[in-house]
Amino acid sequence: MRSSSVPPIAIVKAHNRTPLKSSSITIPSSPLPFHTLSERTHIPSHVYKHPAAVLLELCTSMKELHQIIPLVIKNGLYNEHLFQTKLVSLFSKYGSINEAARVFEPIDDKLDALYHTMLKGYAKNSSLETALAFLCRMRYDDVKPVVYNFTYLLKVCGDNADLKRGKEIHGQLITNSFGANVFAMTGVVNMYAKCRQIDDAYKMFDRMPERDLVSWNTIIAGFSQNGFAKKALELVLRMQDEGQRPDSITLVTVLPAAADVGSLMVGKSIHGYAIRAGFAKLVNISTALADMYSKCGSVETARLIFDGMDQKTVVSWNSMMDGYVQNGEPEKAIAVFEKMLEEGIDPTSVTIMEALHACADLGDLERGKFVHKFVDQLNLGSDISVMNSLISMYSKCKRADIASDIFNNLNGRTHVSWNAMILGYAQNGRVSEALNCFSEMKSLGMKPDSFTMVSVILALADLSITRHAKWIHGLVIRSCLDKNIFVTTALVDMYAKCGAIHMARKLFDMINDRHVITWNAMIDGYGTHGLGRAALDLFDKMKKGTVEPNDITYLSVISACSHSGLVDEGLHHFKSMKQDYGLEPSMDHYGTMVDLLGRAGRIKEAWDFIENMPISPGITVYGAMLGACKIHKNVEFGEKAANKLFELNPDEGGYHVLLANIYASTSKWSKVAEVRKTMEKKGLKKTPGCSLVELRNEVHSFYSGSTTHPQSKRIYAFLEELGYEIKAAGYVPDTNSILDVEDDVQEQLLNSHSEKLAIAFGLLNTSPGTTIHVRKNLRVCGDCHNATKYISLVTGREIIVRDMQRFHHFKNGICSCGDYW
DNA sequence: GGTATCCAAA
Repeated sequence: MRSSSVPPIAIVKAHNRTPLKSSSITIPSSPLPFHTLSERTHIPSHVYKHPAAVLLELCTSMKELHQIIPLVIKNGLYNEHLFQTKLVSLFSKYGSINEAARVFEPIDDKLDALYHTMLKGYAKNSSLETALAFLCRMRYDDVKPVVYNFTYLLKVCGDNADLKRGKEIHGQLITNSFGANVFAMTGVVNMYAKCRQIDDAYKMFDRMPERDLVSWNTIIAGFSQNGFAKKALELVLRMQDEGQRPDSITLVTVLPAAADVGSLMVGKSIHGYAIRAGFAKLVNISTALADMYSKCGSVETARLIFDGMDQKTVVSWNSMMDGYVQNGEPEKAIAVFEKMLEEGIDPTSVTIMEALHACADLGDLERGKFVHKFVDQLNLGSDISVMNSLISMYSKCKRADIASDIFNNLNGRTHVSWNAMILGYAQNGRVSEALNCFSEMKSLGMKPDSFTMVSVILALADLSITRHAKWIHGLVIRSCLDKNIFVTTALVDMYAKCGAIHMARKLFDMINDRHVITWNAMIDGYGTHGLGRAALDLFDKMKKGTVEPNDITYLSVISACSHSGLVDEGLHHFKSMKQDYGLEPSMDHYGTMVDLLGRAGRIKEAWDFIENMPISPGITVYGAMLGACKIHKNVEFGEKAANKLFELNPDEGGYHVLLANIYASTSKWSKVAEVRKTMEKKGLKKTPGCSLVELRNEVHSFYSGSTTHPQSKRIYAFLEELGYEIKAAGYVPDTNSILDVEDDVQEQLLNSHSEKLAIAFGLLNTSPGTTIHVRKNLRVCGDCHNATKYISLVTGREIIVRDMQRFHHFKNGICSCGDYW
């Protein structure tokens, strides 16, 4: 909005509408309406001043109404038109349209007003169809419709998004020559807008012979709510050119549009106008302003406005919570929630959804459960949106089991419910459940949308099977979702994770307007495949284009450098992220930097880097350090890193195991024994190694040393046989990390590692020439890595192993990682 | 008896 187009403070004087109050308090009404009515219809004063009339005016419930009616009858007032109309109106108001009809029908000489009241009752309580039928009957009974018969019928159509009936009423309205009435036509415009027919809405607006402020507000709201924010903003300028001054409702309507385009400049000019026009202190305006600032990324300004508000509604609180959630500060959102409860504000469904969202982002299960209690307390169990939020909160807090319980007991599931559940399974590695949920959804005739596809693709990316990847890709195309940037980005990521990095790039090149996440996915794909140079080339290309890299881009770039040993490049880009793009490195960035230096053997440098960090180093940082010390057999820094990790995460046994391995690799056996004793004393266990391999739509999982698989005997026999073959080819078992036992036992233990079992199973059950895909939950062990190289050589098979860090493509005795991992 | 602010899944 051009600020010049907003006249200065004169607006207030020219403005003859009083600003809207946030909420009006209903004071028990006096018999005034009866009085005014009596003047028009000549009702004698003994009727409208009768105590029964006063009681009906004060009546607030069905129960009271039933107590008053005998009084009406006893006093012989039942046949008075005034009482008949009032009774019809009250019965409709309290939801009993049948009783209203029972009063209405027997009356002989029905006034027009009685028909209008009855029609309103049908519109409010019955179907639109019944109301329309009654409208027909009115014509039959020779009752002339008035304009408000149409306005509230149109409102009902809009609220129910019933376009069919809306059009019918539009037609009737024209027949009754209300086509030029500003009230009626505003109602028509609103109806089309609410039925998401914004083009028709605008056409009607455009044809109106006369437009008042409300008509302008209606069409602006229409564009704003249908996602045409720019158009809404344009119309605010145009209305001023045509002599209409935006009022507080215009501003409340258009502020979300400003938020949508995300332009602080536009938002600030509206803010300026609001101040000049004297609207800025209104509670709904300041709420909408704060919301706009949050959505434009300036949550601090939003908070300033929020704190400066004389009064707040629950919407103000909800909006502030949302601001923090959307700006990645969930703990502050929770703080607002707690403050709100302290101040005795009653939370609404939106409050609870925001709180759940914040808990989900924090991964805080305990707090999530605490918020869940409010759902029952506030009786929100039938609010589908709230239930969907619960599903995604539990999923993000790694409790897909609770999420699926809620989902399974949920009535009236929407697309969002299904999508949330599929995503929940996908995020928790429950691939087959995600796929089952997906096919169940389809079998119920629900069409997958872009959210569904992204969720399914994420699940399949986890599975990493090219055949599945191609299947979903085909489905995406057939569902016409192949132009959606989130879907195509997910496909790029999935192909990369399946090891089909060339296919990923082909798809990437075909995308016209790439989003920053698209670039990130491709760069990360190259990185995890050890194609550091390709990742850097693509990053250069990105920087030359219009899409700006973000913090995630840099994480992928540095990690790509780390996987390929490009230390200097990594150091350079780390510096550049803050210098050139003003991006503050996060803990993950520091962790990746330590990994980069440490993996390359620059252990001392990595430690110095940690000591010079501006923030307190976390688990990821020391974890990377310990991993590097394991690779380079560095006891001194390994111990330092491990001790920090024992403090930071005392429940994780894996760090003790890593430290023990470092001791073992330098033959410090007494130290190894010490660590083992500590672990026993603390009851710590190592996360068991687990490898997965898919065969004919079934995922087979193997734990180290397990003998529970039906083919177990065959697998171990095959591994023994394979052992001779690869030894003949030059393989030497690396028994460094297996302790305290005889050589042949050591070899046996090595042979029972989960990845070897999975590979053997794959070889036994697939035809020659096919590629075997294995996924492992931990990092591949050194001996398995070496053995797999030889296995790929002697069997002539390509084996792709994806561990928790990256991909290893084994082919002809060589691994794609170049043994740098 | 016509217009309005906060919200569920990537």
